Amino acid sequence: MSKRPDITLSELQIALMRVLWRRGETSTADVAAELAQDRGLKHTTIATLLTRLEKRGVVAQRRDGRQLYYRAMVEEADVRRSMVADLIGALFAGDAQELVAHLVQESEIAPGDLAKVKRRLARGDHDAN
Amino acid sequence: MSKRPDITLSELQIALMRVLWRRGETSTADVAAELAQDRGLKHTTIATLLTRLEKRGVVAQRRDGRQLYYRAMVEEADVRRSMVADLIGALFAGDAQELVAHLVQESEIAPGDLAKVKRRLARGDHDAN
DNA sequence: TCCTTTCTACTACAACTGTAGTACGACATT
DNA sequence: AATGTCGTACTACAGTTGTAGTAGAAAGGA
Repeated sequence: MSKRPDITLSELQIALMRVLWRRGETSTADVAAELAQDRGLKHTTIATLLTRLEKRGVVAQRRDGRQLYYRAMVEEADVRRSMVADLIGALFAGDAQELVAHLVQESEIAPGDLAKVKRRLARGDHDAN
Repeated sequence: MSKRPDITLSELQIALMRVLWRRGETSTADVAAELAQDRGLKHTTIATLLTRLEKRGVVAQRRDGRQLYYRAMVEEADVRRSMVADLIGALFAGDAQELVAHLVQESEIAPGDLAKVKRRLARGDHDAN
């Protein structure tokens, strides 16, 4: 029951995945449309990226006629988990509290927001406050 | 006055840097000794890595006789800043609070620890509590 | 049916990374 | 002085990533 896959993706790969996470199964063309828009990438580039992710098992493809549809095979939470863990391991001696301290010190987050996040989670409210 | 350089390093590169951050100027041999120990890397490998980092300007080298001494040209805080920012941008829609929420949800940190971190920082106490 | 558009498959290629071997010069040791 | 040792410089090579071109099949239009 191997849950918790260890996935590390590049920024661009994550951008691809975000489209799939948001829209579910999506055609190459539709993914390309969004990404080409934002980043000026050619659709062949997107196709290549998707093929590679498929080869890695990160996404799965389904063919319908001559078109390919992709869907994510890993959840966003899994990617977050492993990438955050890697970062904490590499840069914060494995101590998550250090990361939080860093966020506050670097003003990425206000001290008061810690309590806010805590309250929000306590309420089981997963949306932004 | 270009502060805040944007540095992204691989796990291994960070491991190299950690040695330099901890010890200050260090000879290739000494860096290699630590890393070869932990990771079974040959000293030529370490030398190559250091040369590359030097080429990138991340470290500087000083020669003494036939030996090279390296020292970090970026601070750990800078690397943390840019890498954490990249991660938040790529995976948490740029919202640091989301990252903290993630840490709590994934039990990387206990809700009560948020307050602890906060108090610690309020006291200006930068050591672990 | 013939031309055009649309997709996918395959190929390419440079940069960066992990990993190390080899060559060569300087030092130390007999 | 001869030799072994150490350290750096240079070369190598495979895997990943970003980026895209080209070829060829298929589908759609005229």
